[in-house]
Amino acid sequence: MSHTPGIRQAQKQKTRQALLDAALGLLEGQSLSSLGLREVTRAVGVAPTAFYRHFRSTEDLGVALVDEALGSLHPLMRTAVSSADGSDERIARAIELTARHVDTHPQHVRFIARERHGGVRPVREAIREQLERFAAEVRDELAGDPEAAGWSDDDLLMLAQLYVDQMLMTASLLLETQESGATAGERLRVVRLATRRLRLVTIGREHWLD
Amino acid sequence: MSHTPGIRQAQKQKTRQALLDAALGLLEGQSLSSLGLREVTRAVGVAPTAFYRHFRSTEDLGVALVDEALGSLHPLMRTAVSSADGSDERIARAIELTARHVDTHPQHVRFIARERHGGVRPVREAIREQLERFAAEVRDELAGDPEAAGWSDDDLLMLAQLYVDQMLMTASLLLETQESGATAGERLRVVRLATRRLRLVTIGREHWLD
DNA sequence: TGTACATCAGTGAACGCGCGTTCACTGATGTAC
DNA sequence: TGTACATCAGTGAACGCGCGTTCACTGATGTAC
Repeated sequence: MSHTPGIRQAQKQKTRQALLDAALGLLEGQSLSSLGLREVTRAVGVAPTAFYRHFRSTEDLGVALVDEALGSLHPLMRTAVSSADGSDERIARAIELTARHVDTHPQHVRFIARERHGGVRPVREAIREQLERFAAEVRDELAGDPEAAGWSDDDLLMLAQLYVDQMLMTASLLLETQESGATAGERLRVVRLATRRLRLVTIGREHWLD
Repeated sequence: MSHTPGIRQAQKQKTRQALLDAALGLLEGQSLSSLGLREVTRAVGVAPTAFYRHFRSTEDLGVALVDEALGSLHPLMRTAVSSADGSDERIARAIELTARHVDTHPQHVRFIARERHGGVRPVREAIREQLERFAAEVRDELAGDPEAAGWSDDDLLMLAQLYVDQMLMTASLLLETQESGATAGERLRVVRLATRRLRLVTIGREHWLD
């Protein structure tokens, strides 16, 4: 082969991933704009200078985290939106999927919610770009639905963005709920609220062309 | 009088306000969790130690900024929501009011959008508390409307939160638009999108009890 | 009104500390023959 | 297969710097009489 995928490359990837994981953990309690390079390497157990073999700065690492975090969100978007378009049961299913994602990837959800409007421009822009791609995909999915007959492309995109935003907001609310040690009752309240929000959007959708 | 409001108090307030203003300016390009005490005092032109006469930490200053920023948002909420409940013209008026607020208080909008999910817990919680108060007020306002007949209190609160969130999201989008030097066309696109989002919510509202 | 004392917002020197970045290095892995 | 050389991920010492916090202080403002 021309470039080896050998032991060296594998070890390098492993260290890189360890840096990403450590950073994600440290970002539970602070923003990316205050994350220090030495904090991250200390958490991994490598010398500070090793950081530069993988990233040029913590900003750079943040952009890599966007890809990782939104990569895990991508399949959720696709499956949840195809569930969310109709009846109450389908809405409930979409929210259940979201809740499960929050349970399995809490750090990803927090990172995206926090840095979407955070203090590091390249990261904000990477998140915006990817969420736009998501919304465009959701629009295309919605366009295949019989309910979409008569809708303009712009209106479908608007609806898609509304779904994506609602999903993120719900995920973020569920995250706060679970990590502030809320009771099952409070959690149920958040779920029921999100359900009714989606229901209202769905009703608006059904009468959009009236 | 028992406690003097004299020259000393006035000067102290002036310095305190200068610290808040300087911090708000510095927060255009970073998050509160990375804001340094010395940065702020340097920007004001006082000794670092003077900071402690007013705040115990930058976190503490952040909480004070929440009151200031949401204080300026409060009247907007009240006037915009009473505009947003009905026809297309009223929706347009609400968005115009929001756009004007973004023009007059861009730093407040950015601060709230950024720190709502930011890395400093006491600040996040202060924002959440105040937004909940806002939503409760909006609900009470909505409850007086004839359209609210037959709505449960919970459903009205859900709608109120949706309006508050939409308003914040629109404000944040408009802010990004204007500071990334977007063209008038791009700005118009954001306004038209926000309009249609609110319209869809309104349509959902009209058919909620069907 | 004048005087003597109390308060307290802001000062400036000093501290120990962790930061990001540089540099020449080491030694395991990869390559050429 | 064996050998000689190249690559390069990770090291560790060193740097200058700005940070948050402490402390005793100053001098204008406030208070009591």
